[in-house]
Amino acid sequence: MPEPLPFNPAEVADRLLAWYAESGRDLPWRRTCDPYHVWLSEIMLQQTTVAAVIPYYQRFLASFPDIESLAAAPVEAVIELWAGLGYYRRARNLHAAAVRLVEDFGGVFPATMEEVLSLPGIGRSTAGAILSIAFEKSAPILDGNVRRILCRLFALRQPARSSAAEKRLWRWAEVLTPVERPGDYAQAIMDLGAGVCLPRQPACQACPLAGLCQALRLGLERELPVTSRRKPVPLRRQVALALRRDGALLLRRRPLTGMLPGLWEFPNCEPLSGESAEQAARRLLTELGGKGEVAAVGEVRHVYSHFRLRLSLFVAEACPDRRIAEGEASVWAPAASPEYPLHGAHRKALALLKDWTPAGDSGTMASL
DNA sequence: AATGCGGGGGA
DNA sequence: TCCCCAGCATT
Repeated sequence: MPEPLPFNPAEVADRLLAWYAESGRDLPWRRTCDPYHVWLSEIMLQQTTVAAVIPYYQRFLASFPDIESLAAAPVEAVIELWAGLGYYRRARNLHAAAVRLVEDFGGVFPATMEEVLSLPGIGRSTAGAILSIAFEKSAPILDGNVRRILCRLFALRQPARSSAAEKRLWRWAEVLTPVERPGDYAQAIMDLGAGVCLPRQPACQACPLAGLCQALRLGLERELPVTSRRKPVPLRRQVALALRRDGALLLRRRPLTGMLPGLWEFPNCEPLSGESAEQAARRLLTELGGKGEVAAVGEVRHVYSHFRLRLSLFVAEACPDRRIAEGEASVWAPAASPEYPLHGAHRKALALLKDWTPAGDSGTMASL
């Protein structure tokens, strides 16, 4: 028994499509319906804002203009282009999916829900976005923006992430997705969430759905969606060492498996119990075969999904008469070499180092 | 400092 | 069905 709706569902699509024609954004991936472009943009946009994605999207397509070139590339080259965007599993899934597209689908992006869903990194919502935008198939999406809009439109008082709520939300998303112009509808509802139906300050006076919105009618638009409190994330401390030699810095490469795969960073460690940050930095220096003093540069704060990081950066000169191991995972690099992409926290550390002037010395680091 | 977001994979 | 995951913009 379908639950009764508080309004005619066709009304929602009509209003949204009219609004989108006036107020929709002009974005690079909207100038095409190439499924590869749509897919790439949807993956990049997961957990990431439009402004951050645009330069990455353009650089990515310049390097990998089609599925074949992406599939043929080594996964490290893909990670390199992703460096700084975060959630690197997305890049690995993207590459793995491209390989499968070439192997199993002749390099042609499939157009059925079952096939699209079978690709790594694509779940129900992303599949719906690709099918509607690239193939004009009426497939629902339920990303964060749409979830917030539907919670308000239907005045859903259940916790929005509960499985009961998810079922109802998907059902509503299906009912509202039109048969005509599902691609424009998908873009329209995502735009509405990004620009009007905002999490804290919904701009209801500018909303084409205001006349239908049950939360607004009940004065609940700022209370919904109902979210559960997030548990506090732990703080971790680490120490990193910028070891200099002839204007170059020692960088190490992380393994290709696990966290931040294949990205570069300064040698680093966690202080042992009872050890100060400076003692840990000296220990790092010794382990690397250097000697002499370390100087404190400063502290970087970085937030990850599940912990906060406080990174203390030290700098030291490499001793010229000692050989410091250089190998595949360890290199002397001029600062900011694009071929040695640093992950986020260590990008911040490098920025700190560039701005830093050692006491009693002027401008040495400016050459970095 | 708190909040919000997508999806896969394993327990 | 839950938990976990090496970001970042916004407020």
